[in-house]
Amino acid sequence: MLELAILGLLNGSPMHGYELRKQLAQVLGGLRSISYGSLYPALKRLHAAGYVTTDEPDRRTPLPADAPPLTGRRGKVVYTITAEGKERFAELVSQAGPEAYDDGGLFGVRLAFFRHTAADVRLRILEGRRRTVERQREGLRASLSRTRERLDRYTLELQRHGLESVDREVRWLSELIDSERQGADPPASDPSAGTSRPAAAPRTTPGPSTDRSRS
Amino acid sequence: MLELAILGLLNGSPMHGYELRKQLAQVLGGLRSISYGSLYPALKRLHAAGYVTTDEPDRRTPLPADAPPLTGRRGKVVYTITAEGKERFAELVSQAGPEAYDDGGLFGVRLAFFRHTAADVRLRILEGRRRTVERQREGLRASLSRTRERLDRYTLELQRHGLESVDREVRWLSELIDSERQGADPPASDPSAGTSRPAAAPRTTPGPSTDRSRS
DNA sequence: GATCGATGTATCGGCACGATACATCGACCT
DNA sequence: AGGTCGATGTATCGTGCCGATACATCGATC
Repeated sequence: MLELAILGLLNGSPMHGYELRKQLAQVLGGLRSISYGSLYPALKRLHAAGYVTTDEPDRRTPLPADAPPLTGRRGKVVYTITAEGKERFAELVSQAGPEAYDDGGLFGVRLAFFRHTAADVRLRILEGRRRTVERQREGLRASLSRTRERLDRYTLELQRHGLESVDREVRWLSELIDSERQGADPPASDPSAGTSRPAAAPRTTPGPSTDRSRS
Repeated sequence: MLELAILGLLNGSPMHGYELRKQLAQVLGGLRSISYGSLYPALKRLHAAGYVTTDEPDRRTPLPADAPPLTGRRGKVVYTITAEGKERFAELVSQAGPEAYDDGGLFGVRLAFFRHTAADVRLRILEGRRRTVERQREGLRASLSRTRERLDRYTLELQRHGLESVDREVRWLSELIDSERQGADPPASDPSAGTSRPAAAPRTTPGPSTDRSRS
């Protein structure tokens, strides 16, 4: 999930981790902040996969048993997306499978980068998300009416509040879908989001299986 | 977090894991289901800590290299809470620290077992939760008005919806707090929720600070 | 000139998750 | 009689995220 978010942000401009973390918090809706314990491993994976590069050419001073306080410089590390990374991002952003909307967290990230997603894919994702949440709602409704008498007030309140939340989410999604169906000009929206056309690669001949990256 | 939920359920009656999982899904609000990958390790920890016991007296047939398909019986395992477990549960359920409301998941579980929690502790937890969510709301508000112009429609919608959600949660909590402050007899409510004195009074003996509770 | 808070990179242990394997049982179909 | 299918049931594995923490630099304030 972070993979998409990080690539999306770096696709905008290079950054170091600290900045990335702040922007990430914005993207994820403001409340769910990302921790360094997720961010740096994720960057490491992306780097290993060849999707990002760093400056600071491996200035990793090992010395684990020699100089006690480790006075080796630890400069800023700027992460930059590669061509493969941009490719990967475009690929991720154009997928509409269940994983795109079954997980709420991932869905939020997808929504945050909707301007890079084709209009028909946007619609499919929104509708898929609505279906998922509707199913949750029905399950919740059933459970609530089934156990209405047997549970204490607090559990009931919790479920009632949860039900109202999913209900609100369904309505919210419906509004988004409606305004998506009307032209509803999503403001500006860069043209890199070609509609369902495989786009025949505007540039960067995809190079099907060039796994040359593996060292 | 699971620790409390499991102890709480087993405090009701012994169960095996499968049943536990189903009940857990109810307790957690209906939408967040718990997976076996969390449940069984959690039960293992609780067993190691002496909070639960199992029947099936270590019928663990090792044979990892002998009989290929492992035909050893794998019977049902019933988990039962111990005296120490009940003690632990009572302790967990009477704490009102920040960890009780800063994490939304844990708060939900706490709420689900509120009938085992003393009235004054209930109030403290609800108010703490409200403070936490209010802070989130303010942060979100600030971020929204700060970036209103610079972000695309989807991100904005996401943040707006998030803001409305936390706003609704604040109002919901306020209602709970109000009805808690009025007598608002939480239905029946078993007497095991004595502040530290077992069942001093039928209702609302606020029992001033007297921090007798610490062991 | 020292401390303090923001900025900044990075790891560690722990917990929860999804996927999966293994196993039994009743029901319904053939 | 056999078959398979779905619910029940216990359990592990690899992965990913998190909180806490360590280490490090820099600017401002005192």
